[in-house]
Amino acid sequence: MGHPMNKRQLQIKPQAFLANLPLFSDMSREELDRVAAATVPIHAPKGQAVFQCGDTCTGFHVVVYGQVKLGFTSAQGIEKVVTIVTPGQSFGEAPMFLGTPYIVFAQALSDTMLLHVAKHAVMDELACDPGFASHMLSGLSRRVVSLVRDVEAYTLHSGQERVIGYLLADVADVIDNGRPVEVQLTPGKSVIASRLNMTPEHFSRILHGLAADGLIELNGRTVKIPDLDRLRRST
Amino acid sequence: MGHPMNKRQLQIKPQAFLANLPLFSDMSREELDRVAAATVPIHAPKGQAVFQCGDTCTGFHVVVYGQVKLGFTSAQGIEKVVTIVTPGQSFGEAPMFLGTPYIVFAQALSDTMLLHVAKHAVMDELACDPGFASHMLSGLSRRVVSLVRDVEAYTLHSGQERVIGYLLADVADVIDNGRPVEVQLTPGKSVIASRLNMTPEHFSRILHGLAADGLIELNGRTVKIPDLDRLRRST
DNA sequence: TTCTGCCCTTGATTTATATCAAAACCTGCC
DNA sequence: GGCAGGTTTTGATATAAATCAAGGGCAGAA
Repeated sequence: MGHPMNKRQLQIKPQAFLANLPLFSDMSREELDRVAAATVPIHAPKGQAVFQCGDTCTGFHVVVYGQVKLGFTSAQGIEKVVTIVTPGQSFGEAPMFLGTPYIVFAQALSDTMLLHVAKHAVMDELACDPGFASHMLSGLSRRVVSLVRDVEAYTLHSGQERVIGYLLADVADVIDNGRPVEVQLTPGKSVIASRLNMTPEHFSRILHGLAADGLIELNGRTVKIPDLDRLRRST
Repeated sequence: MGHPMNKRQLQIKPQAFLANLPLFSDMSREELDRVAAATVPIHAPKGQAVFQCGDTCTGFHVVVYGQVKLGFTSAQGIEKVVTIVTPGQSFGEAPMFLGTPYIVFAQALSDTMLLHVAKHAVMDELACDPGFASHMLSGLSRRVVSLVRDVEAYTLHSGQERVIGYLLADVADVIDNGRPVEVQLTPGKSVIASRLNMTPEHFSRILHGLAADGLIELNGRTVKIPDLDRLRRST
């Protein structure tokens, strides 16, 4: 499932991709060129670390294709996934602005293409483009809101509710006219279980419990939701 | 325990307080005046709601004195404290920048003085002062980092570890030369228990367990830490 | 001082979720 | 096809923390 077309395009012009991101969407041609000049594409095969916890941060990353997990490792070596970053999303802005080392690690979950935008370029544009600053503030604000929502889920919702929430979030944008919807559990149930702060065993049991209640149908890594509204109402 | 002096000062010049915040510290006199003109002091007696979840956001708040809890209420009426905001800190920037309603409520935990800075003033300065934008980006970045740390604590640390972490965070800035340190558990153990995502009963048991191990000494709402390093090493 | 209400503590019990262990299942590869 | 590698499921058991239910203690009111 590679994306050779995207790949080739990018090797020619990262600008093309950057220009389509909300973050850079209303930059002038010259500005975009300056940013692109400080941008370097990074190809990370499945399993490769993008950075380690504690590394110094020299810019931020944008996902072109593939997906990246951000997480931490406990003293006992247990790994907890904080976020799964998907195409069009970025990460690492906070440590970049603070000039602090990364507090999480980043690892490619599948064959992934990233863009790395150097800190100095961001700072330079920030100093002369208030519109860009606004976009950055929006991006960071969205991150804050989504983290607060995560805290809410971890502390106020049961395992089953978090699983349902995950499924619903995944199909939040699809137009369901009562039609069945499908969710792909890529890349692996264990990663999603960790993201939802539970063991793979528990996640499996919850999924099968929902299937037993007829709320979902399981088939390997794909989940079919026969009736979205019923799932929404089920909590 | 009121602060009539601060109160009087503020009624004359909110600028004086704003000017001392890192956020506004390198603004020019004129800029500061413009911001101050859009700033209104708010006095919230203990228990008063500053805003409700779902309210529209018209600016952000800064705590002058007192403290404010931010949290959510579950469908079953259970309340979870996300943060306790203390003097010099601000809150509500994220919904302000996004133009979305609040996703948490805010309530004064004690007699509290706040400043409310109107959104339009922030946006206006942002558009002409890149330095101000930088400060805002730093503030939001710090919020992101601290939320990620919270997620880490909730998911990777035991109840006891979270309690110790709270005590240590509270004394992070004091210079301990092997001297005993005191932490004040204001405003109430139940609020802190909720902040740490546990029941008051569990919090009480952990505290008394630590006391039994000689790591802390309990006396009402004050905790004495005889040996900071020992507590640090205890996990 | 005694009362009254509110925290906080203590104890007994339950529950959600983790842990441990093993079997079943894919999935690509020889 | 059949095998080796992971991943997922299933089952039995353990455990951290919640819940339920009384008590205690302290602060302010009268």
